[in-house]
Amino acid sequence: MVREIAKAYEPRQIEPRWADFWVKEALFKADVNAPGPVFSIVIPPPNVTGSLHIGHMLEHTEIDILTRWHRMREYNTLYLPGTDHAGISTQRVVVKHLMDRGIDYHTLGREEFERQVWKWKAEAGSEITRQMKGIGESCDWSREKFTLSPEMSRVVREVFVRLYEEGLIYREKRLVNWCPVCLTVLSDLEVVHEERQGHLWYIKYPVVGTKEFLVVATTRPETMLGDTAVAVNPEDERYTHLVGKKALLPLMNREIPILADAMVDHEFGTGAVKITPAHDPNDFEVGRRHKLAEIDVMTDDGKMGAPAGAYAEMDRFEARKKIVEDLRALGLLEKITEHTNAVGLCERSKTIVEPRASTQWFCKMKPLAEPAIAAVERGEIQIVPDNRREEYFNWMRNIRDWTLSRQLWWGHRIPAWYCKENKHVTVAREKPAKCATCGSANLEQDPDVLDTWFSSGLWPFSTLGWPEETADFKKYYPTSLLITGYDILFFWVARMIMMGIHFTGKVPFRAVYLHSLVRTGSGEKMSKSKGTGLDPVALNHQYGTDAMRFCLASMAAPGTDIVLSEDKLASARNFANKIWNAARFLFVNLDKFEEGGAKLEELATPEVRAKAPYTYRGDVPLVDAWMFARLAATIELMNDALANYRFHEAAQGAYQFFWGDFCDWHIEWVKPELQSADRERATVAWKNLFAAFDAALRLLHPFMPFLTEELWHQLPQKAGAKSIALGQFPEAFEHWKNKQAVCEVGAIQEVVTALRNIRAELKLDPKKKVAAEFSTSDAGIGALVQANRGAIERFAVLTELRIVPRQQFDGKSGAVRSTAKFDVRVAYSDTADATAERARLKKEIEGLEKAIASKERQLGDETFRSRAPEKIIKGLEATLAEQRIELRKLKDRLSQLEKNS
RNA sequence: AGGCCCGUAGCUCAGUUGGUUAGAGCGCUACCUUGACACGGUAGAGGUCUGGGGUUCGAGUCCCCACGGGCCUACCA
Repeated sequence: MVREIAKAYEPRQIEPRWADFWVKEALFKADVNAPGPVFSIVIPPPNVTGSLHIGHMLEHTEIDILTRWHRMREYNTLYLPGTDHAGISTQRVVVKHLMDRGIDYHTLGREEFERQVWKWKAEAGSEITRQMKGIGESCDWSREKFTLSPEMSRVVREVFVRLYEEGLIYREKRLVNWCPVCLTVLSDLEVVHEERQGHLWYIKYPVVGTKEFLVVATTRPETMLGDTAVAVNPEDERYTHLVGKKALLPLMNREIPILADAMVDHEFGTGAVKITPAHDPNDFEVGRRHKLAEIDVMTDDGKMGAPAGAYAEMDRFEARKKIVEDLRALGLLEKITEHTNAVGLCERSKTIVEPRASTQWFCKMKPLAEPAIAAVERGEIQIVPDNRREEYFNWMRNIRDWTLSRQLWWGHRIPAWYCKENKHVTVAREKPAKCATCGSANLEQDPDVLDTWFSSGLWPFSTLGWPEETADFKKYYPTSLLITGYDILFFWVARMIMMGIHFTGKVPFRAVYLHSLVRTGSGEKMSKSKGTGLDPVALNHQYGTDAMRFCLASMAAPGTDIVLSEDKLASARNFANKIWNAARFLFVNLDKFEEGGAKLEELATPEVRAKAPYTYRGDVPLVDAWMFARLAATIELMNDALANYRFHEAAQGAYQFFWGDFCDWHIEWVKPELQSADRERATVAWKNLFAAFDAALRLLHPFMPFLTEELWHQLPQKAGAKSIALGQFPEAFEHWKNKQAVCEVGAIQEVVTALRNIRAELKLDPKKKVAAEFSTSDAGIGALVQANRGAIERFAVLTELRIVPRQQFDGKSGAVRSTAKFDVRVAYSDTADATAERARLKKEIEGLEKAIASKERQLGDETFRSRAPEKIIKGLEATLAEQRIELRKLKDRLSQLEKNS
């Protein structure tokens, strides 16, 4: 049978086929009744309106690698997918979309707007999940969830009501962060701080009944319109005589008290502070202590409001300029100094956030945080890399209450109703018939929705059916692992831990792996909005999804950000191509072999492969034994690396094995065997080769699912076996391990490399066969080389490798390479470049002499001998002995060359 | 202000408890279109680990200081 296999790997030909196949066959549907230990993982739900960016690509690659790896090791595996309703971003997207069509969303009204968003979701909201399928994520799509589905909403209401009943959720007027563009309050975490060069304006407040002025310094002069006091430190003697008097607030001509409060720092500014309780967190506290009025001088959209008097309707920054001008005109501006301070920006709109006093819903965090801290302290949740633990503790120990409400239409509406008569609050799971306090039937639901992260915080258990004790919940909760970016450690991870423990009594996951961020060449975080992102979908198309996955994995060292470039992708694609061509080699040559009557079904069925390695005349051929030993070592390395989230190590191990061992040495070595006239010899070679290849495919599958699936289907498989993904991850069998074979092949590789090195030095035509001599004082190596002479002759392109006794080894002519254990020589009559050879020898001698000297010094040191472990000393001594032999040979050689010239 | 991380070959990065001449990929040099693969093969050059001090028999690895870069947390008006 002649197999068709393309000359180069063409991912576009095969990826869509397998992506469809995996979904259609529902291959990754979890079964609660399946045996085996459980591995469950929930996806960090991406924004439903979003599309796959490079950060997702990394995150999802890591999740899928671990998922597939566990599944292949026969865990009962669940990878639960889903999306997030992403309140603010989604609302912004749809608002803009409507605006593009000339529609102001306000005019639609709340219900119609929500309908529009659901419509938008139905049209555009499956983009990301479609892309996830395209990159081969092995999710259980039958369990896909959406944070705003009726099912999830029920859980959100349940949690809200319980927290309210426990007194952990409350509604209060407090100082909050207001975004004048998004028109909503934000939590502290949604405010990003940026150092900016600003000013300190020193303003003179006349003291009533005196000719004195009290000078205050401020960074935001426009807030003075809302001042209701001036404060000084009670211990500040400069001002004690003024405490109790009144100041006349300039521009407003309002008399405000001068009071003493310990919060004031006499070092800063003038030591006197204007107090604006409605616009500054500190001032708010002072205001509460002294029962001051809270005057909000702004409007929701960042303009000055009616209480700002003459400045009403001005933009807040225009008002600032105008106020400064007016103060200067009145002679009340003492001075202006440069001042850098960290301004708070809205994470999404990047506008300056306005601190305002406002009535909102809050969640008390301290009682929730304590058990969450303890769980991590006790190691019930492992945080990887562990230096993030400190960040977690630090934040959790200083946690502040969480502003839950958002002035949006898209999200989980707060389940609180107010009676119109008395404004009593009724919090309930479903719309109540009457006010819980006064019985009024005239109820209105709170218009606000909950912070999106509130529903995300419930994700690990809400998706598994909580509060019901469903089969899924019982089987898959707590989940095994969470993989997400460290940038949302507080936003999301910490909150899930708190909510999970509080409501289920168990941690939501056993471990958190915080992956790196992907950066651009210039070190910035890749961002679509800045146009600095690489588009993974386009790159997958160009290089292949397997290449992308492998590339990201091979760079994903814990705790290190990734700088991705097309160079690296190309290198990963080359690897995919290498695998493809190794397969091509197998099948093309098998066609020839089959002409002699053999069949793939006799050489490579699963049953045949399972019994490898095969022997020839009683022994496993050396290179085959070596191959399986290398396989076993690689499997152990990969298992260990993946168990510790060291994706890069696992990927590099697979790379080194497949390319460096399997292709460069094993395939090359057995080429003649495969077509040997000795059918038995050939059959053994083929069987071992296929068994190793099959194991290699399974080893690579978690990283490169498409390519390996495609090639796996070309090998005979068990009846009914649908996918390599459901096959077994290779096992490092004890009988595969073989130290001796590893040593022996290593020695032969050294001999071959030495001979090739000579050839390159002599600039011999790669096809020109030459004669060579080999000599050793080690009988073991002598026998080994003798037994594998054919292979060496082929690898080094020799007419003949003569093995000669040491006394007869001609070190005087031709080109020589020596190690401590052996010498090789290529007879070569033309004048070699003796100058270059001498330079090379000198350099090597120099290096060796340095190494020898440092070892002699160490070994001669009595303190070293008494304190260093025996193993180290023995090792040093052995190496030293070898290096001395090598040095002597090099020196002999050099002096001969010098004599000849 | 507090905390964390990084500085290793031209580039991007590995280097697990301190231990024998510090590794990889890309790039570079030379030779080679050989029947799996030029998205390839073979051989090779290239770093003393930012600088300084210390601990130790021994430091890229631990400690201190400096310089350079990045990140997080924080209500100094």
